[in-house]
Amino acid sequence: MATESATRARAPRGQGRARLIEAAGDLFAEQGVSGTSLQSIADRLGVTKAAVYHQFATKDEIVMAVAEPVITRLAVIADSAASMSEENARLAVVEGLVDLALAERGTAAIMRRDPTMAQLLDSHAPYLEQIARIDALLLGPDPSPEQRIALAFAGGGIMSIGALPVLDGRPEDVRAGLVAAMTRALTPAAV
Amino acid sequence: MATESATRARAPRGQGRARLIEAAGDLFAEQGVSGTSLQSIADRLGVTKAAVYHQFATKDEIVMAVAEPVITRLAVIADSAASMSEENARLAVVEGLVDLALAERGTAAIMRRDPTMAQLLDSHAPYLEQIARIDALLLGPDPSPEQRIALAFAGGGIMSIGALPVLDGRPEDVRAGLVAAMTRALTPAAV
DNA sequence: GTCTATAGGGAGATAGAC
DNA sequence: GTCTATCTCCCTATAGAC
Repeated sequence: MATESATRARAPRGQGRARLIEAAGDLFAEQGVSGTSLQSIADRLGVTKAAVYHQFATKDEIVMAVAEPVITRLAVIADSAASMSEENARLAVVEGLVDLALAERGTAAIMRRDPTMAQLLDSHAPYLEQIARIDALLLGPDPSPEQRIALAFAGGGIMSIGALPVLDGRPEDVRAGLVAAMTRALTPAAV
Repeated sequence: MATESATRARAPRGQGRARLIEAAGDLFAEQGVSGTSLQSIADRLGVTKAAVYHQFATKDEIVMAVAEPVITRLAVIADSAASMSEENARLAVVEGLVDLALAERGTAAIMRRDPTMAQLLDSHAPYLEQIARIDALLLGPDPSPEQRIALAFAGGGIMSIGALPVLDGRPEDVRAGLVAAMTRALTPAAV
């Protein structure tokens, strides 16, 4: 990745890898990680398994590569909200998560849904770290048990919507509806 | 199941089957359906694969047997709410779903989460029917787009909580917190 | 109702040519 | 960077004895 010979490459650097990650993510979303073979990923790309193994040493590496962009977006959300007031931060995080769930529909959903993916992420410090930051921003200081319960509920809800066929309606309406629903869920009557 | 010979059975009728369903459900929740082999189910029961095949002809049959109790509970929820006023019905359904999600933690979660399970249920009329009834009860007549979006969000949230480690706190507090959070999520500001 | 044994296929992964 | 070929293992499922 550092030095590349000056020969023109038919497939520009990293493009094959990016295509592979995209195809794998789609298949993971459709069939789950365990239900997706390297052969089926290769088939979708029109290459052989060996070509896949040229880019990734193991299947787990592919799984983590699929998850990585989402983890990065989580970090961006937390970063940009870190300097806000508590109230503004919460709204910004909710909006960020909704946008993330809508943009990375499939991937965001399987990260919370797929057992294999979840098991890998459970021992992946960068992911746990960002989740902890997001949770802290949504809960604020000294959260009540009710707030923690509401967060568990809302977190599952937002990350699951990508698994649904498609929400009808104008995108901006869907976004606004989700932001409103999640905000309501996270706001106990008595604060 | 109809006529059984009068000989006393060491393992009462259906007990082996019930144990198998329970073990399978636990493993499905931990590793996903695709990630769970019949061998691992047999191992957990301390028997061989062939013994498993004596009770179920295919793996899909086991998957459906695991899902069946949840579908039955969905039907019970919808039945008991059918004769209520619109307002009472909605609360009853929310409470029923929360109780279901808490009681059948693992199973309820994988029915919405696991890709293999979801694919099987997608062509299983009894499941689709009960989901449609539940949705109709929660939405009421002439639902707005906002309400539909909120339902998609809330449905994913409630069915996902079983996948979390465990919600701390007294069970009745957890239940009340979830009922409240889901009710808030489902109740648009402007109705 | 449980066992041993095995068929038949697909999985992840590796070696080495081009 | 892609290929063919192959290894080893595990999968679902079946056959038939006890």
